[in-house]
Amino acid sequence: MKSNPADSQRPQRADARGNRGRLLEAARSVFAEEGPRASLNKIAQRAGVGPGTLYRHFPNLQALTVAIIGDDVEALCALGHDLLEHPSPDEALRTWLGAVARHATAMQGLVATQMIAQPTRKSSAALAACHQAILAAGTALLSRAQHQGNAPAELDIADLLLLANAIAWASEQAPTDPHLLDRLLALINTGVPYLPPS
Amino acid sequence: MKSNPADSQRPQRADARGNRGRLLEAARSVFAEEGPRASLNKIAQRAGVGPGTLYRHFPNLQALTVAIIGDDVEALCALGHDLLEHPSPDEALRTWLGAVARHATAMQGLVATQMIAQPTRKSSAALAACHQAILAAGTALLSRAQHQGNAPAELDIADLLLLANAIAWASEQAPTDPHLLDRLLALINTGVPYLPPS
DNA sequence: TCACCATACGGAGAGGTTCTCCGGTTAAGG
DNA sequence: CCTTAACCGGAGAACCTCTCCGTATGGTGA
Repeated sequence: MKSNPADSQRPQRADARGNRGRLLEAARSVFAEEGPRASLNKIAQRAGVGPGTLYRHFPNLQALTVAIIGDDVEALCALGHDLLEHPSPDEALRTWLGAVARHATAMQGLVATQMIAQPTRKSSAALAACHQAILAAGTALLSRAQHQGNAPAELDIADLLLLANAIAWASEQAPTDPHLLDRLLALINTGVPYLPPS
Repeated sequence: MKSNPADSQRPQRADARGNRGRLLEAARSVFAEEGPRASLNKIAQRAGVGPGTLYRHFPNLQALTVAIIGDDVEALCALGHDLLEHPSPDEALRTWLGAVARHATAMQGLVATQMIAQPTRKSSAALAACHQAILAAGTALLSRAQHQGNAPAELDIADLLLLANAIAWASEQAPTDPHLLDRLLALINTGVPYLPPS
């Protein structure tokens, strides 16, 4: 996530830069209100530009989402890096997964959906970059927990991230229950089993 | 799920009954192919009826989905009932949750989405009935596990079901990995922590 | 200062979707 | 057979995503 290659694609004219900013702001508010069901048309309208302008700046929903959460992803990677210094490698991994889940609890499930979505023909390279960055940070934490902690060798960071995003998504389906995510996090931390699995 | 109240709403004329059946069959195949993104128009087309006919039989996506999975839900409840005789209450609950998750892994995530969706203004009463039925079966299993097994008292069946559906949904996002659901199930069974949580 | 032109804008519109409405058709019962 | 309530189907309204292209304008060299 450093020296963003997308910088070279930033608009050069002042009006374009302004529109880009206004689109991002509008997108943030519309997504917060309506989640993944939000209409991109509405975002353009709220930003005071035509649909064509929106689609030139952000060719699809993925690109727009990534542009919004880019900073958060960077922060998550930084947190992961810091946690490599944590005295307990296991605790560090758990803390980071919790942070990932909490981050994915935004915009009514849109973020979790995007973070889990596997790359398709039309998905932007920026989304893939996000995935890569998160994956790299997680891999570092997991590998430390496996070598210096108690994490079993067969644990897969992709599975853990999927799980974190899944519970984030699920907890967004019942937005009226503010403690749901914490309970689900606790559930996967203690495990359902309270009895060794057969 | 016994003496379905929806029976009284079944079409009375033979042609209507035939169309209903053909619509369900078409829906099953289209959903299997395209998942939640499937067009209801396409279902009507494949069933050889007009859109109006589809929407009269099933006023929305929820109603159609529920009609398709109704039998499965019934089977799940029956399984839950049988598992009440299982020698290990804890194992019974775990087995049943696995079955719920496996059931929700159908039609490319559509089922999991519907099972988690909380009732809205437009969602059908049939969907609520499904939720109730599953909840009742789960409550019986959990309460037995709490009284005669080792399940902690603060465990909530709604949370467990949410978790089961969440991992089902997540595993459907990567349909190329057939063992993903099993790995995620194992993950929530053993718990992430391999260390007691702080 | 001005003229030029690459850059960016915006809206019309193509092609999709969900869902409704209503005139015509047909199955079931007297 | 005849009536009528039940049912059908398609036109169409109101959305959606995304593209295309003529027009406007900000930045720049003269």
